[in-house]
Amino acid sequence: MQGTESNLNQFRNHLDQFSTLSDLQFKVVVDHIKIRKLKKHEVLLHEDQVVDHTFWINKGLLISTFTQDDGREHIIQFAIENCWITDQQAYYNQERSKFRITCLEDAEVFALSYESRETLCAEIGELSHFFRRKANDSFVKLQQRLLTYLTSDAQQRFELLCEEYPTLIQRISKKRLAAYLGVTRETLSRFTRS
Amino acid sequence: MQGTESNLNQFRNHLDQFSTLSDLQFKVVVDHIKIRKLKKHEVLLHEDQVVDHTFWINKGLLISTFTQDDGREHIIQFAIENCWITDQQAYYNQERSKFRITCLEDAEVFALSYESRETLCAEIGELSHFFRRKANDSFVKLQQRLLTYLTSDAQQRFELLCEEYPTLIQRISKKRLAAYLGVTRETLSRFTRS
DNA sequence: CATAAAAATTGACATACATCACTAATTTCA
DNA sequence: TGAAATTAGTGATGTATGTCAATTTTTATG
Repeated sequence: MQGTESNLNQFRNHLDQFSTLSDLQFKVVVDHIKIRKLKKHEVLLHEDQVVDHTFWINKGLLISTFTQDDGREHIIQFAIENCWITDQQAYYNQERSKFRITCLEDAEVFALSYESRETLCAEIGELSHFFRRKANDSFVKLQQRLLTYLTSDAQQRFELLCEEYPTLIQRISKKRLAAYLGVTRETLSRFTRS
Repeated sequence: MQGTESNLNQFRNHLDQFSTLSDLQFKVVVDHIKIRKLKKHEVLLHEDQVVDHTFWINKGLLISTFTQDDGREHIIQFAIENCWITDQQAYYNQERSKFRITCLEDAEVFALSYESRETLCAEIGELSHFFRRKANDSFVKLQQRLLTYLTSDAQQRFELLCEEYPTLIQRISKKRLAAYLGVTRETLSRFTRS
């Protein structure tokens, strides 16, 4: 990691959430990290771009989006501090991205390349364990999200989102909440009236 | 693993798909496996049951389902030969299951306890790697499924499912395909008419 | 094989949500 | 600060899909 004023405590706490890394191990990880600073509206990852990094968010708010042929845009993920974001499919298979990652607030992210991650996981069992747990947790959360599509109508999905992420939704326009929930902004607007 | 006539080649091939295990490593894994044979309609996992195993399917077809308060049943996953199935959330957090896992065809499954899995992953780096990759792949597939809800109407979702799993859908009733796709059987029936 | 049970089909009608068109409010940034 | 761009709200109307009810077809089982 290049010289920076970034406080790494947060990152270390994050990595230690399932099992603890030694000081040395953490240092080895940090040496593979590249820092990127981004301005609001900046695009971190374009569609059709080769995805060789995953990004941990130290500060800021980003979204990954998928744009349909007809121009409709869907939000795959909101990502704030302590979240990871990338196009997983493209990252793991070294393919081109189907998603775009855009910065909604000025941000600082830690970039970890695919190669670095594989090297580190092979060297550091605890890190492999971390990413294994992390992947499982992400899966479970996504499954929960899918389940709300199967069980709940748009208004209920909106209310559940408000309950689960009360602070997040205040940082995000209703237009984008709609794009995440899978409804039009008009429909969402009619919910919030009442 | 208790004495059995099961052919383990298939299981070994499965585990070797991302990186190869040695004969010894594979033996260690197999020693943690318990075999279960199930009849059609048999329930492998009930709702509210503590989930201490994940199951690899050697033979057969199972589904995991979530039942809403009003009785509507949604299919979370179809699982055939070479798939793993469990209630991930409950398994990883040692909680009670929200899903039910039911056998749709006579089956033979390999049960791996949570404890065994963690022990094995700690001992065998290649296995940790396997489950990490596996979790990532599952995540990507689930994300793709979610995306079809955001981008496609019910008929398109049905057609995509037919394209992707042409053989699977022949083993499954339309009622259940509907419960997977998030439509009523009546609506699905109207698609297949034409 | 016969009977019961489950699954599939079909029609009539209800409803949640989308679309389109317009106006109002808010934010951006020159 | 003020004009332009973006976001939000609202009504009228269309459409995909759900609901209910009845019938037919297929599958399961003694």
